Amino acid sequence: MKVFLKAVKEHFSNQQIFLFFVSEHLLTFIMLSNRQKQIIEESINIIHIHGIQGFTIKNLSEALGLSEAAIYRHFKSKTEIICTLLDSFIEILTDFIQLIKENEFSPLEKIKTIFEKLSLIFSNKPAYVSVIFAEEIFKNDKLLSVKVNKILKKNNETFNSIIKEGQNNNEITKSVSNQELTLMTMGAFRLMVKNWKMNNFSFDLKKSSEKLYYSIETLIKTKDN
Amino acid sequence: MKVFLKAVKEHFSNQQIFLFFVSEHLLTFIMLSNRQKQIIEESINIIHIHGIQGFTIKNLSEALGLSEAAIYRHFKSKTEIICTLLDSFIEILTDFIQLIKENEFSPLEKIKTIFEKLSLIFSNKPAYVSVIFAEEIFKNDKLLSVKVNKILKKNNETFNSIIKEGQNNNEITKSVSNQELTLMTMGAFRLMVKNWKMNNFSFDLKKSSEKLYYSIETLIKTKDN
DNA sequence: AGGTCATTAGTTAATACTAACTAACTACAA
DNA sequence: TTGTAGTTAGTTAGTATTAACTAATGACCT
Repeated sequence: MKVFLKAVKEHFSNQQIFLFFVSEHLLTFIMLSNRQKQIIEESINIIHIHGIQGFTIKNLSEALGLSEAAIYRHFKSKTEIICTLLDSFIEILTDFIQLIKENEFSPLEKIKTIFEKLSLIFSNKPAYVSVIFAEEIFKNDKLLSVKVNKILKKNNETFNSIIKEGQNNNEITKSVSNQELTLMTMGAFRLMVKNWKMNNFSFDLKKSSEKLYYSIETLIKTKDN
Repeated sequence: MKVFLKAVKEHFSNQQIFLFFVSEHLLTFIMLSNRQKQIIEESINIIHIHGIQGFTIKNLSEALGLSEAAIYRHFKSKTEIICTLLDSFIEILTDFIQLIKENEFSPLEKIKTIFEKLSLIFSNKPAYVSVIFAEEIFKNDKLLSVKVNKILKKNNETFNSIIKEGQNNNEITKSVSNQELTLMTMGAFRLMVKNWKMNNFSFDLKKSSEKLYYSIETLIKTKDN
């Protein structure tokens, strides 16, 4: 995967690479059979619609038009399904962050890009929101909750380092420490997405996201004298 | 309750009234028997520690040192327990918000007060965080998810109106619209609490909360010329 | 004696998962 | 080209366990 991505980067622009992540099938790169991908996608859908309590092997198999036993041909347990699901998110996120960090944008441009791309992904697949933004739902299993916390922590660190970079090169205000700026930037984005979900995805997330970015920029960008 | 609160307000300062809410037993005012209160408190604890998946009648009764059947003497169903739990939160929150709105503080002072009081409540009873901040967890039941969304919406509206008030009287910047300021203020607070939880409540929430408030103030307070 | 609060011992339905089996395909030697 | 062996992906019909919930009963206090 890492090697492949490197090869991809040599032939395409950053903009084009982003399209890989945003494309209809987010799980393209993971080493899974078609049936496994289908099971994962359907699992995300079920969690999205019915919550974890509604995520049962019976519901899953019915949604796929298979018998319950058939699921176990492709995953050895329910936990393995959730694990795979989370791992694929972690992997995609890791590469996404890597791409953002490495490119030549300024820190504010990076934040803008993150807002743009994430709101695009969520607009295309609202079901992902339910899984990524619900840190509580896999609390049952220690292994799973660790994985979910990892996602949150990773995002935190990414914003933190981007903002620190911005403060160092005088693009972002130093009147407030980077930890608090991270809370405000990331927290605002998360709450916006949560509100969007609560309103049944009825408003245009991409537009709201853009508006939010410019508001944040207004407040945290260093003023020219 | 409303009448009672009004009577209380005539005899005590705002500061003292807050202590009612912050006191050990948040559920004091709700019309519940002692056993019922105990069941609700224990339910919150279980959800806090084991998640909703671990919130079963068996676990609950064991934690209380009762038989499973005994629970049904006090609540007619599991759903009724959760309903009561959420209703008590909604009631407390409603009165809390009312108190904030009515007092003579300036908008920024109001926000500061909310940060202070909420971080105090959560510090005393971290279990409450898991319930209030986990909008996903009761998704199973339509009635319950409506209740939880109501809490989020109410908080949203409160911040919105406080910030609008601040913009009208020139205490808060108008360079950014109040909806975005709400996202940043409330979103930052929520994310801080979530991080606190993720770090096993190990840092001092009250201190972090104070620091966050002053950071927000720095960014959104109208500059004197 | 009656009300309150608990118990024990169940029920029913749902859960994750398994055993035993099979149709359809694939690889490849005769 | 065809017979054979093995694989893949599915089936039906179960298992043990656990969930929420209930009926019948007992103990204690006033």
